[in-house]
Amino acid sequence: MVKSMRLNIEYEHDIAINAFYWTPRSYREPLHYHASLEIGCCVSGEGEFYFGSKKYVVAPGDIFIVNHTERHIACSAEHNPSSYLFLNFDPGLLLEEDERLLLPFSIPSERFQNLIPSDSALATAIWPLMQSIWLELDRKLEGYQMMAKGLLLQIVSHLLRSCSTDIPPSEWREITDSFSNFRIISAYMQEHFNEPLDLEQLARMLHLSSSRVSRMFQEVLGRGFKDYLLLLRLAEARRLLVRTDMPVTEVCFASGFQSVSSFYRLFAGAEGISPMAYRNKYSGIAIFENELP
DNA sequence: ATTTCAGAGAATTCCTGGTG
DNA sequence: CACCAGGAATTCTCTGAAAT
Repeated sequence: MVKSMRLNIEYEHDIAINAFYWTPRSYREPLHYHASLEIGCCVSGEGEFYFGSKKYVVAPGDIFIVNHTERHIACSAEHNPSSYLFLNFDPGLLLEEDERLLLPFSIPSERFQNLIPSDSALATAIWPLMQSIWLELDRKLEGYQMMAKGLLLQIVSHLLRSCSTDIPPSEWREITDSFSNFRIISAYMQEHFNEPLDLEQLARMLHLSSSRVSRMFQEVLGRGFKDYLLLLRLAEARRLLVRTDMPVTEVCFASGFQSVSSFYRLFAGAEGISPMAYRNKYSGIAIFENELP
C-alpha cells in the first residue's frame, strides 16, 4: 500500500482558484490528493509525474490533468529541476455553469490520459489561458475574478471537446450515461435548494439508496451532498444580504436554511463574519444601479 | 442579532450478499 | 472473482429553545 495523504486546499483569492509556480523536490515525496481539481504545465526542466502506479516523463510544455481521486506527485530530475505553473480550483465553479464540465475529470483512471503532450493542439490552446489566469490573479485589477473564471471555463471546455472526440463514441456514451444520474440530481438541487432537501428524497427520484447517492457525490464531485447543498444556499444568502434589506432571519429561510442557529454557524464558518457584518461590509457596493432594491 | 448546547436526526462509512 | 447496491453501524451535523 502506497502512503498517501489528503490535502486541504485553501484558496487565496475571492474566487476558488489558485495559480502558482512550483518546483517539485528531486526526491520522491509521498503521493497526495485533494478535493480541488488541478491542471499543471511544465515550464522548464525535467522530471517525472506519478499518478498511482502510472508514471509520465515530463518535458517543458507538457500539461497534466489531475482529478480529485487520483493520488499523485511530481518529481524533479536532480541535474535539471523542473518548474510548473499549477492551477487548482474548486469543482463547484464548473458545476455552476454546466455539469458536463466535470466530465473530463470523471473518466475512469485506467483510461484517463493525465498527460497532454506539449506539441498537441490542445496544449497549445490551453497554455496561454493558464498564463492569463496567473496574471489576473496576480494583478487583481477590477473584475479579475470574472476574468479568471471565464478563462478557466475556456480551458475546461477545450478539455471537454477533446475528450468527446478522442474517446470512441461507444465508450464516451458509457461515461456520459453513468454521469447522467448526477446531472439529474444536480439540476434538481439548483432548482430547489431553498426548500428542505435530503438525500433520501433525491435517492427516491433515482430509485437508489441514500448510501449509493452519497457515494455518487464523492465520486463525481469529490465532496459530499451536504457540502454541495451548503454551497448553493450560501451563495443565495450572500446575494440576498447584499442586494436586499430582508431581515437576517428571513434571508436565512429564503436561502433554504432550516434553522437560524445553523445559518449563523455555517455562515460564519464560510465567511468568517456574521451575516449582518457581511451585509454592512458589502452592501454599499452596488454594481448596477438597476439592481438596487 | 448572535451564540450555546444537548438531544434528535441525517449523512457517510463499513460490511455483506447478490450478480455478471 | 471482481464489482456494485442496499442496509446496519457509526459518525457527524442540525435543531430549537434559552441566554446574551
